[in-house]
Amino acid sequence: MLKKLTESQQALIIDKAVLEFAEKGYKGAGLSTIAKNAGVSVGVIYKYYADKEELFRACISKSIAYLDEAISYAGREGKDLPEMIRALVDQTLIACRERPEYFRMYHQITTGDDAERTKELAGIIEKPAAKAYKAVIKKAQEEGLIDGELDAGAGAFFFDNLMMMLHNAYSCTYYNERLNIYCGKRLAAGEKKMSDQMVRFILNGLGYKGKY
Amino acid sequence: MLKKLTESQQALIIDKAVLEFAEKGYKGAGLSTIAKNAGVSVGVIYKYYADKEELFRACISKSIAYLDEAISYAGREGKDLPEMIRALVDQTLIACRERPEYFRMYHQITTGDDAERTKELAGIIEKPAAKAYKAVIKKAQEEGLIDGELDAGAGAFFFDNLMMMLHNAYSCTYYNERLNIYCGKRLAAGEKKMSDQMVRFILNGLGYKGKY
Amino acid sequence: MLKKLTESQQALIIDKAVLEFAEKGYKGAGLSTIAKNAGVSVGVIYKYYADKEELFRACISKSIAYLDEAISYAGREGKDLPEMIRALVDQTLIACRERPEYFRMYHQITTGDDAERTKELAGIIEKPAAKAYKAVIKKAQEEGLIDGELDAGAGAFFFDNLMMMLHNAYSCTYYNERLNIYCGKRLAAGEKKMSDQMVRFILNGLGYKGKY
Amino acid sequence: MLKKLTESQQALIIDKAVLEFAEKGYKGAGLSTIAKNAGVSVGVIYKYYADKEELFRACISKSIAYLDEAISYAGREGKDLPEMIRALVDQTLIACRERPEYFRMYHQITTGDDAERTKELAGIIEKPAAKAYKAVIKKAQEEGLIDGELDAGAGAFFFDNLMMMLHNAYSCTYYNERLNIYCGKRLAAGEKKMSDQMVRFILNGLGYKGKY
DNA sequence: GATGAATGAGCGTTCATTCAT
DNA sequence: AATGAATGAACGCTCATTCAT
Repeated sequence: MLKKLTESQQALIIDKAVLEFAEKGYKGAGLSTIAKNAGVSVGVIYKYYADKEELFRACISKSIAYLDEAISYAGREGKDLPEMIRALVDQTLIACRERPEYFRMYHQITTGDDAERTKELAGIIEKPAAKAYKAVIKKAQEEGLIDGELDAGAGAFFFDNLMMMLHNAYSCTYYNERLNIYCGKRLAAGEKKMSDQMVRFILNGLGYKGKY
Repeated sequence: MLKKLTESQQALIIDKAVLEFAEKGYKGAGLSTIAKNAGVSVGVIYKYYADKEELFRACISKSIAYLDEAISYAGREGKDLPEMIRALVDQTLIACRERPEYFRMYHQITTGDDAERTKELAGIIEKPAAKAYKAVIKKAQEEGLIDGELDAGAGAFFFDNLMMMLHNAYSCTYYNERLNIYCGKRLAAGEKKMSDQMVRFILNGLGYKGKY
Repeated sequence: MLKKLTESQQALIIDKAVLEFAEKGYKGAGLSTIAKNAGVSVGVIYKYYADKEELFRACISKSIAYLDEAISYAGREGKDLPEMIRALVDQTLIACRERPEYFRMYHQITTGDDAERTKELAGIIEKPAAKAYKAVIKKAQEEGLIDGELDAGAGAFFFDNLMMMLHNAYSCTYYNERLNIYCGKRLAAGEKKMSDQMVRFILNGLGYKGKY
Repeated sequence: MLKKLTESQQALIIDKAVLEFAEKGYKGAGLSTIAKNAGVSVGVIYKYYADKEELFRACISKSIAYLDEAISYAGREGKDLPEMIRALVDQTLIACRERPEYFRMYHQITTGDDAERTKELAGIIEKPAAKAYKAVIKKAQEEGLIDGELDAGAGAFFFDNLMMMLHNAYSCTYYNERLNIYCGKRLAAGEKKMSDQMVRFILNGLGYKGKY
């Protein structure tokens, strides 16, 4: 087939690349495997991406864009703190079910074959959420809704730590097994129940004084 | 030199292998680098380990053993809940400073691409702590010290999630950069302050009602 | 654009191909570079030439035609031996300055890895000049103008050898550098001086007894 | 076979590499062909040479060393000018018969895929002979043996040009065919006769006044 | 009849694994 | 029983060639 790649074929390359990188990491992923799975030749990948690195970056961008969008629902409109946290937790669980590979991809980045790239990516990926979460916490502190002695950065950090572990638990093999071990298959599978527990723990952790 | 490898030479192979795997990941690690750093020949590694995979697993075992031991101090003796948590946090930070490579190895496991193996490892690694933490939480709930509506498994899970993210933050490139982004270099470096914040958040999260 | 390639477009393909082959050699030359420089598509080149090899041969033919024409001026009319040699040397230098790529192409032929083809080309290219030069030398010998003991063929050969090395020196990287090494940049750049020296050496070599 | 390569196997790699580079040029030569012809694995070549470039350089060094040695006989002892030239011509012809591939290799260099490398190599290869020949000519001029108006550099250049063309004629397909065309198979094959003619032309060219 | 993106064999290079010593 | 050089499959990448438009 020598027709120009359709949009969907191009998208398929990224999709298959995400799966491959998510499963095997940057070094472990093979360009020829990606090409084969996407049903295209190796060569054509190089028409769209200068090299493996650039394809990897495109996969990251795609993943992050998806993740951002999935979660951005949660921050919208005039929600109070418990509503916002609940929304974030729920959206995360939905996104995990829809596209676990994007979260697995994200987890691969954190394994970081290459220190410089890893740091750079950390900056790109983490800064927006860090800023947003810190602002929310600061505001809540000013309003006297939560523990005033908590460092806003640390609070945001702990909160996001729990969110990361949540999506890991619902997208990565190891973390999912770990979830089962800790919570039993029943609780682990019952996402509603899990999100209740999670929201409760977080609000308590932040020292939230209101009702929810 | 044709004498059998001494115990310490064998241990050195694992030590250097852990460093290499921790730094470069499974794929990136080079057998010849490990051999050179351990001062042995490449060939002899294959006398002790069938292949790279098996050496990697031995490194994981070593890492887990170290981690278990490092943290087991904390659970001992008659400590109350805040003391125990504080001890765990502090031990973790000490171990991270001493041997970040073991924590990095741990993180590598979570990337595993062989699902069965990964699950098996998760069982081996996570069950003891899961059991211990659940027991502690249940007891504390029975004594009315913490939130009774929290599922003990979920509580233990959230607690350990935070612990994992803590040691990741002090041992892995990505997570350390992330820590800096969230908390700024000052708080990130001041481990005492960080452990205070962490203990506070956890106790609040568990709904601890006492003083600490 | 779906109109048949104009003559000038076809000529441009060869022109650009000669430049590319001359600069990068057969293997190093890129069809897509040639196509781009000629302002045509890659595909159309395959309408006119079966493959890279055939395009290369067309470039050789073009180059040889140019060289023949460039140098044929020199042999014309009633010149005496020194005048003819001087004319050949000067024409060669002029042609080198105008179109070094054709001389570089010529040099590429001499590298040919297909022995039969190479011999065939040698026949086509060398015979006319060989015949002409031999005739001139024989005539000069009969007239007693030059060394009678010189084999006419060998004399023509040495003369043409010097001519080939001259145009190599003014068209090919290696030979030009070599010229600089031997003669210094001053003499190498002063083509007039060089042609004087060259004519002198050749006439002496042939045992020319007259004035010039 | 996993024994260390013997000296002769190592030499064979270079030998086969010279043949491959001589036949196909730098770009056209294939590492796997060289390995196969030398009866070794591809990998082992990289134990001895960092990359293709380094192997190529080694081939050049080997070729030049051979050529230098072959020709250095000629310069030795107290020979007068005709003797020295005769010796150079004869040695060249002998070397061409023994090892045409080294001369073919040399010719490949002059084709120069890569301008920078080509210039560098020109310097390395040509400078020694250029210096030596210039010195000989200058001395002969001071002694009044040859044409005083000849630029020493140009004289050395013309002389070496004829030498290069001579070895090309006896080692490269194209030039050999050309030799046949100019001189006929009889003269071309009768090396003795050819060297007589060559010496005669050179001495005449230099304006040598003595007997020979 | 021209286009230019897709193809895929083949390149240089690496490194886990083997085995003669 | 350890050594360390040799092996060769597999990688990322290129580019002459093809063919749907």
